[in-house]
Amino acid sequence: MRSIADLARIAGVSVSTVSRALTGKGTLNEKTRERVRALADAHGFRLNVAAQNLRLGRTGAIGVLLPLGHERCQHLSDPFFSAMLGHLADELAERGYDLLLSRVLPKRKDWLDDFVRSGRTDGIIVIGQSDQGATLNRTARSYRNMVVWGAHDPANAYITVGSDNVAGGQIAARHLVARGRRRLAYFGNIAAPEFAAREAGFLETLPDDIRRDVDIVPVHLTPEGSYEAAMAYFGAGNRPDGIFAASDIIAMSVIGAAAEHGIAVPRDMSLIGFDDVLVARIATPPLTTVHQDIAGGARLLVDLLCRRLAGEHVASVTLTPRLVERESS
Amino acid sequence: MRSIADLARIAGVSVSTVSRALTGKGTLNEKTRERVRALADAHGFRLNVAAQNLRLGRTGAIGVLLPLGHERCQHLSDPFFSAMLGHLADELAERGYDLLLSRVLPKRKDWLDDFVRSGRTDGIIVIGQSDQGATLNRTARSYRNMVVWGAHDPANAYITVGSDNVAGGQIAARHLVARGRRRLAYFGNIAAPEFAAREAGFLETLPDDIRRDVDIVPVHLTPEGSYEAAMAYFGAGNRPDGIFAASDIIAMSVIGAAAEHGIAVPRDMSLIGFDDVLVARIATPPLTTVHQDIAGGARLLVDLLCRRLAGEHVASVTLTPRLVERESS
DNA sequence: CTGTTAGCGCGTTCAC
DNA sequence: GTGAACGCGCTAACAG
Repeated sequence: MRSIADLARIAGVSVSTVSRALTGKGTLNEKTRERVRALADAHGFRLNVAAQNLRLGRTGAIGVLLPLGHERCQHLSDPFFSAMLGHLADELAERGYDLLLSRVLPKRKDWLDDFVRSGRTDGIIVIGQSDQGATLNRTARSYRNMVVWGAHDPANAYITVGSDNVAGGQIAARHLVARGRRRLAYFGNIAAPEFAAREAGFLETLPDDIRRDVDIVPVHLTPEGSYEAAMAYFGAGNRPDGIFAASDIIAMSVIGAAAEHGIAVPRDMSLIGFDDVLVARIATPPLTTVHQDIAGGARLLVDLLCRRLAGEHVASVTLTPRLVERESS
Repeated sequence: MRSIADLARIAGVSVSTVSRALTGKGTLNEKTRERVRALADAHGFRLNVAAQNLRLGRTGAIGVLLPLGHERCQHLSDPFFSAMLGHLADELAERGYDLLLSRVLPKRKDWLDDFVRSGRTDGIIVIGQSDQGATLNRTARSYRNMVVWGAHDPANAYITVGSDNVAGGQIAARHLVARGRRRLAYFGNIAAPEFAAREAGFLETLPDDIRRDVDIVPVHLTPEGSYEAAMAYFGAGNRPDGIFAASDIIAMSVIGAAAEHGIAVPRDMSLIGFDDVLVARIATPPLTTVHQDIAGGARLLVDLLCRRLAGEHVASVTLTPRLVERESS
């Protein structure tokens, strides 16, 4: 009982009748439809989705790609990515799409074209531009069914959904200054445009005298990497009274490293993170952070992609981040 | 330039020659092979994977299913799941498989059979048995290509890879007792067999006089849920001097709630978690925890599944957890 | 070494 | 209302 033909034989009808009965399409006598369906149930038969899709010229799947351009390790265990992935899975499932997950190490310049042309999915969602803007643009010129999570840039040929990272950086700057902090530091990765924007917004908002002395500390985005960077930073005798960490994970690492050096948060030092992932709430102390609407972003990504698939013309969307005050500042 | 036939026409050869040139299979003149390949490159042509797979009687994808039986919210943002998923993505990619991600709310009894019979994947990996043991067994009786992450039970018809949770619970009990703690509590969910086993191992190892007074605190596995449970527990005046939390996320919530009640970890109370996810290392204080080998587990899951696909007979594997001492105990 | 042909499992026009 | 035939894009015999 592998194919529609087997069931047709058993039911004593033609394959097209079985097809009509099981898909519900076309016109068919209600009784034969019921009979065929009952027979299918009894034999545990279901239409083969792959063949169905081949015939319909679609795949029924959307690819979710995580380019690991600037960071090689463990991207997926980053709470931001996994939260985004969870919401994408829900949204896509709701629209009847499968989610094809692919972590890609962009060693080959053509990784995106390769993926697209292999025809495995009807469309793709790229989470994070990483340092792959050029590749994304190249593909976008000949391929429409793509949406990217990340900062909007009018020069890009592709559609994005993402937070206003510059505004996020501004929020962080205003908050630390309002707390009376003056010796500040920024912990972040600068290879990715999102992080560069957070830094830019942060710096441009600070008063000149404060900005002049800001420490810029480049870190890896992994817990280990950021912890080590923070340990080295404090170990060198640096004692800022306010830190803007470009992600909540970095912020948590900073708390840990600070504690090792006898620096109490928020008493000696105010700390503000970015993302507002779930663990930010259960950190000790709970993190003040710049909130990104991950669920809303996921919904928008899927929505925009589906509308592109339907031939609509859609534009990029920028989400406004907001301050969430907890106890680390 | 959609199909192999178009390219064949341009190259002035037959479709099978193009197929042989591009797949590398079969025997072909080196020069024509090169010529066809160059032409394909020039036109940006790639074989359609879906059609290829249909012809080969495979899909080239493995389904990774997350049954959300006992917990509805945000399973994927649980660091354990996302770490597992990341490793599975790597392992499957290495073997040339796509990863089809599916979160499923098992409202229908037949969700697993439905998925299997839709023929979307060549095999499936189920992460966590949740409370779906009966469904898994039913499917396993007629479907071989399935491997499950979770506790082994000889009564099951399906193959599992999972940690020895009883042993993990024993480790936690011995550790807290060795620290001189006597008023103990267990925070965990008991609907899933994994958690029930951790509790059982924990209780059975404690001396009688300690076990008699252990508090069993049922919690949800989300950060919010576990935080609230811990707040209520401490708010009711409970003051244990040692806690075994069934996951690191629960443990972190406990630290936060304890701090709110003036309880310092580890001074007033020793705390031990479970999983050893990355955030355990950057928690404040860093968590003592029972380590599960997630990367090794993922590798085994994929390995066992591939061997089943190849027709081999393979058996379940149980991984031995181990204590990782940090500063929360 | 290369071309012809017959499907993989299904949907959909056409007849009847 | 139902069946026969064709094709989605590809691979694998079988010929030549």
